Amino acid sequence: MPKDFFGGISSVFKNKDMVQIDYVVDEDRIIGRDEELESLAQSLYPATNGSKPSNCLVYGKPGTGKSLSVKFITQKLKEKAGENGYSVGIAYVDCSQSSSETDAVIRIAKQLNDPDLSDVRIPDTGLSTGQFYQRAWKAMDATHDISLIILDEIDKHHAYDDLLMTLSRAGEANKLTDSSLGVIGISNKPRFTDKLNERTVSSLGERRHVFPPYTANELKEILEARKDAFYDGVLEEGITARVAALSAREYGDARKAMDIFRYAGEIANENQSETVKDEFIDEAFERAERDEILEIISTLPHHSTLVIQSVAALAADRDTEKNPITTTEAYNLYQRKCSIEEASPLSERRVRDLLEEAEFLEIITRNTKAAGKAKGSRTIITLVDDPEKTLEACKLVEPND
DNA sequence: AGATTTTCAGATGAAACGTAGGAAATTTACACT
DNA sequence: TGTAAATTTCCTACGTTTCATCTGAAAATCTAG
Repeated sequence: MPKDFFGGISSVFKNKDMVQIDYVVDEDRIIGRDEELESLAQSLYPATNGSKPSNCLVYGKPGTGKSLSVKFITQKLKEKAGENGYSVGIAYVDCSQSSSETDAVIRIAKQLNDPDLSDVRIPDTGLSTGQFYQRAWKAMDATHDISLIILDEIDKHHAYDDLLMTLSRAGEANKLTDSSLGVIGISNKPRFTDKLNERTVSSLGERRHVFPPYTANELKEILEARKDAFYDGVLEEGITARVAALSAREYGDARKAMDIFRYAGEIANENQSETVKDEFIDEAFERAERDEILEIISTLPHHSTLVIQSVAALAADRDTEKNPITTTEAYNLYQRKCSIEEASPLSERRVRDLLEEAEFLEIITRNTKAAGKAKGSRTIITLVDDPEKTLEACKLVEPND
């Protein structure tokens, strides 16, 4: 009789996809964001009649449903406009994933372009930024009546100023002839606009939408709505409440709540437990924290992770208060790591740039100071997150390590 | 006692030098005509 | 031919601690009456 490999494996999950953050539970219901959805709808409303919608800026801490709400409302808008005979194109760009202005424009253009309608080709590279903009305008004009551009995590973009400036002025400057354009910027940082120049702010920040953190009750409701991911009865009493309370304590982050929820289930499976027990939650919480770092690091090029790994390794086995990490040290360790994997290391200058970028992404903090007579000046580096967790996250990105 | 010298702490100033970070050059990778 | 982005090469200016010098006042010593 053949062995049944899968028979002995049990799972508490009935449908694990439901506890992924981007799973849409109920198309017509986003918990606790009614006001925000309404105010967004108001800003975008003109688009349903083929007019130009207001540009929007959406603020809120991570995991407060910004992206979900914006995606949801723009989708509804598209349907509604469609009923009225207007074509709405939606481009969604996660700015933390695209490094340059050109890259962002390319992504936008590709999403809004329909080669059959516009006769425009959008190559991956090889054109000047200006030419890409030209093609983007042309594609929008030809393909849609209204183009909506969603710029998620806009504050994480290096060239957001130029990007926003150009996009927000596209309408004014007659770049678009047959269509109009709405920009929706999503940011984690309320003070983000401080860094923009005034004209951009005034043309972009027509409407501001602030998403407050979820309350513990709302989080609980969100989790309850996804209980069907698990089999009946595997969730022990009060699990959702505990997870919700734990996440509400820090910023009311629904994404994190969901991650904890899912990990609790995974840990139950690993322990071959029939039910999701209260005691799994703490470890699930740890894993969720690690995930936050992992998510940032996973988008980085290989050498960046090596550099961060070096910093984390140094931070892990010493008292950084008394003995701070310097760039030179980190670079030396990085070089050694390179020689182990027989890769040619980047120049020190370049590594300094990578560290600068890591600072921008809030993985590390840097502080330059002169070390004294005959000792020159140096930058001391501190990890934002726990070294062990950072290290763990780095290792997950580089499985061959 | 009053004048002069010594002492010493604290103020002031310059020196020392590795490296941070700007600028330019080079490389890489692709598109267009 | 063109451009953007990544990386390297080159180079200067920065900053802070340390070392040395300066300052001023108190303590110590000297001196003439």
